[in-house]
Amino acid sequence: MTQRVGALDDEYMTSGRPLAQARLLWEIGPDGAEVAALRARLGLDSGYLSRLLRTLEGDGLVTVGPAEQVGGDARVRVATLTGAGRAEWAALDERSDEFARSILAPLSGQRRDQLVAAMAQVERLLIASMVVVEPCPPSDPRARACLRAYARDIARRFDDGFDPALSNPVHDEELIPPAGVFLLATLNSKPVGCGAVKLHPDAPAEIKRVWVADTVRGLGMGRRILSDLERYAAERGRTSVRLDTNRNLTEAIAMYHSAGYREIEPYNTEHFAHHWFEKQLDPSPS
Amino acid sequence: MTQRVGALDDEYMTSGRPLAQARLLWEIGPDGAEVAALRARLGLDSGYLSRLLRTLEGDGLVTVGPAEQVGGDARVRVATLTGAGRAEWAALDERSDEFARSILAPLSGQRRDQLVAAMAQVERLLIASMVVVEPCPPSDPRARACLRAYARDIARRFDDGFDPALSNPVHDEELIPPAGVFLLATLNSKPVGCGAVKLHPDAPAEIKRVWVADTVRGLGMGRRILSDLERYAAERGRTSVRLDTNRNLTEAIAMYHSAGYREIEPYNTEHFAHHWFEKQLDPSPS
DNA sequence: TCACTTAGCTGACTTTAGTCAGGCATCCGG
DNA sequence: CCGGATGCCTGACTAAAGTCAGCTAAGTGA
Repeated sequence: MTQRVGALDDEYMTSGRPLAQARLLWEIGPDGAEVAALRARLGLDSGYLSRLLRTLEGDGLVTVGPAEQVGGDARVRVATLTGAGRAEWAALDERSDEFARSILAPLSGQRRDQLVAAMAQVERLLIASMVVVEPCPPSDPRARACLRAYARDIARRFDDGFDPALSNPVHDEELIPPAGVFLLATLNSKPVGCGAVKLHPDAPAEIKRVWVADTVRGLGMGRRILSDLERYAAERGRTSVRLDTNRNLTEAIAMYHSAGYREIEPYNTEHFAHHWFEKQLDPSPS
Repeated sequence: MTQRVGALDDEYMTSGRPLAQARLLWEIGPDGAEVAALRARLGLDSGYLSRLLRTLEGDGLVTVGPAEQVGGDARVRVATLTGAGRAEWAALDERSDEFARSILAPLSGQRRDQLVAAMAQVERLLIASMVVVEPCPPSDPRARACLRAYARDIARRFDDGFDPALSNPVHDEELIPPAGVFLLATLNSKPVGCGAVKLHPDAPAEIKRVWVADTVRGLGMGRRILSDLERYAAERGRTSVRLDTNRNLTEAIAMYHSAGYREIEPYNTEHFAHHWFEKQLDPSPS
């Protein structure tokens, strides 16, 4: 059972140590962590965190020293567990396992599997609901990372790879309002998906570059990005959108169908496209 | 959406009121609650709870008075919400709904249903894991309540009802160690199931009165009670158990089959029985 | 009836969690 | 190389959460 069922929640699993200290110890983890990262993850006041670290240091569980990295910011400090700290960390880990076991123990094998599966499902869906989709300049490093990942993915899936030089180009300025928009999907501010739409003056809006990271695939992110792009176009008075796609992207094609797109004649000469789709947009209520 | 997704958890949904006060207010609820019950449910110190109640009383949200019940213990006191208290309780309720909505909002209809279903499943299985099965004298009022419910249930399901006078009797003393045992299943100390086994001196042990309340049906409770009864018999050196059942109890029959019982010739003259089962027990490791 | 328990209460206390202001060293853009 | 921002720190403070001992009134069992 690798699935962690209960998080480090209640005081009764923190071995007499105050909850805040235990959480901090847990977050530092065997690999150590930068003080700033801890502050962000736990949402603590700078002064308070400093004091907590001094306490753990006083108990001999933690050492706080300058970052190893040469040429790095000499102000940032890194908290690391000592031997005793590692031992206590392991004890917390054990306790949380034990708690999970105590919940699973009274259940039969079948129910146990059901519970683990249902909790995993809940976790995935909660993750999906934590993803934020918002406009972002295509020049942003996170956007660039998405576009690189997009190119890598389709190169792997297209029959003869993907050569950007043969494909119709998309310029950054076409994806910046008011010409269009680039949407970035982030989970805890890490990029996990993207999509863009170009607003042509006298042609339907055109959707490009819809991509979703493996880690959040199957959670409806593609559909969400797509509908956000459609909404963007509709709010700016466009009455239809279209897009082209490659025959090997079968899930994408299925998604376009189920999202109300219908196949149309080619409207461009994109080298890598085999299917062209169009969708009529409901006028925006605004 | 009637399903409550998030509990009253974080401070950020308690409207400026300290967490402990908000939780207490929530637990009192529109119907009021006895002080002792609140103490048990929230796990609070008697003095601390008293003080919290005085605070809420001072804010005009709660009144604490003697129990209404005539002839009851004049020491127990009951906390009730005032009009203002009810309003604040409703606000908490609204906040928790709002929180649930904020989680569900980014999900598509389909994912939303999946999430609600998965959380309901988790909740049911966690409830199942909170059920405690333990020996109990058959004269205990909770045991009596189970046995009455058992008789009521089978009377409804047997073709010609159920008349205890026509059935082979089971006497209390046969279900008290060392002659046998009565197991009671409780959820938050409320009875939700039972089962018994008689240890005959020179015949296989005999399982009787296995019953599970509607509220926890479908969660494997019957199987758990059954296997606890088998274990009891095995630990006392019995090598097989048998039981009889009515043809209308189809789920029970299916459960006996899947638990390793095989049908045998009648071993008694029980008026309401149509099937007789036996199972060989593995010798107890102890 | 008398010792004993129980339900709730009060006062005095401690620990935990967190805020706020300010300080020092370092870094960064002009 | 200067002014302002940033990362981490300390000291002083507060509110919330919880503990402990002891009290009174009501119930209980012999």
